[in-house]
Amino acid sequence: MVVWMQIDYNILIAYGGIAKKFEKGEYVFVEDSMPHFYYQVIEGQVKVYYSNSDGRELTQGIFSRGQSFGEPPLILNKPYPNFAQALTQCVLIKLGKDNLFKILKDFPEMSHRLFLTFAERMYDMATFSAIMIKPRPQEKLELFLRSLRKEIYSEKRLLVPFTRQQIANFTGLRVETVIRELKKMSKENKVSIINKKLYY
Amino acid sequence: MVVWMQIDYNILIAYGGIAKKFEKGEYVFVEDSMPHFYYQVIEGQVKVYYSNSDGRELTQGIFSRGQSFGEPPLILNKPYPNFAQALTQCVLIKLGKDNLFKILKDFPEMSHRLFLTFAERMYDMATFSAIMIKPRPQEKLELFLRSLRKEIYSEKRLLVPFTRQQIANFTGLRVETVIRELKKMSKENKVSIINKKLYY
DNA sequence: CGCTCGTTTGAGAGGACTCAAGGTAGGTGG
DNA sequence: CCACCTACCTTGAGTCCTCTCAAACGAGCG
Repeated sequence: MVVWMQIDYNILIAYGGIAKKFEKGEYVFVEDSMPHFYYQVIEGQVKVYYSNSDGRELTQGIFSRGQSFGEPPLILNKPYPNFAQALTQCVLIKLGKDNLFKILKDFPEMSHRLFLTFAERMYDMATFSAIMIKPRPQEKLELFLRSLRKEIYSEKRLLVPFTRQQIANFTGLRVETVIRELKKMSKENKVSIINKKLYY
Repeated sequence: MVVWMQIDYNILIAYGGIAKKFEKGEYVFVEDSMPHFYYQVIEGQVKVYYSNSDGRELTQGIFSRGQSFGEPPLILNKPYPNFAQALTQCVLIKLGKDNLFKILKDFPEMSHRLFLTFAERMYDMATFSAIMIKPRPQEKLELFLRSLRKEIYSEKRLLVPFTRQQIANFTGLRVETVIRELKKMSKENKVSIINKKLYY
């Protein structure tokens, strides 16, 4: 299996990238801090999310092996609008901003790749915005579930690999609301709940 | 005054770009349709927004002279997740996808410019996500207002150039809620309302 | 003046959230 | 093998607060 990498590992190292280990729960960056590095995941998972004082959070994305995150603030030299936290023990490559720009200049194909990644990320964010505008929880959940299988054309209902709490964090709802609405949707046969596992 | 252009007018024309007029209210593209063109504003304003069945809408952005919009779906060849509508009478340049890619290949500086634009757009979208997660209207409004003056460091309160309805559309609230909350904030001296005009 | 568009106010209802508590499953250790 | 712990799921009752609906006001304009 070929592992897709945002920027080739060897290039990152050659240009001064350094691997750093993060413990589970450790923050890679926090809201309002200034960016200094480009981050790319070698191992583990990183969650990027917004949070508010109520302890509620909104997950922007979960990034794994090969993916990079937090580039826009770095490029624009603006403070991070969100948090990045290690979901599991992680190994990340850290690379200084100047070196990143050197790579993008020396390797047009990397530049192009990042460009496409940005387009995809924007498309995903747009889908999320569409979720947020829905006033009814059920509509939010339907849109979220549908967005999960964007690439998958299958007749069968597939297991949704998230806990109720994670779904709540993706949709901006509360856990209890997610549970109650999913139960309703199950009765209407819009989803299946078998042994507490959710299928859509 | 130098007008900033995403891609130089002359290049667009040379590569087959065509100017097209849109009447006020006319749609440039609609949700779920497939993209065929790159659009750049020559004159007028275009609003990009999501909408739901309730007639509520969420404004993603308002684009004017020199700005382009709707690129991610075009690049990814995916259906538009939102609507683009002429707010005023407009003139736009339409350019086929292949020709856009030719330009980006032939003019690395245009490519780089679009790259930076993407970074900015993503940053703005991230700020919006942060707005959406706030459960209280007042927090949403504060974040929105703060985001308006991101570049402007001024002591004085500045006129907010949006109607209550537009603010509602940006924050996902209803007009009445916006009005009531702004009134509260005015009492708390967080904003000024002078002669119905809003200052922040 | 009469139209349109934006703003404002009030009353009422719905529904998601809050809070509290209990259930279930999987993993760990004695 | 059982007791315990932790994480996740579930349920119920009650409150709060935004939304809904309806109506009216003000400004600008032909």
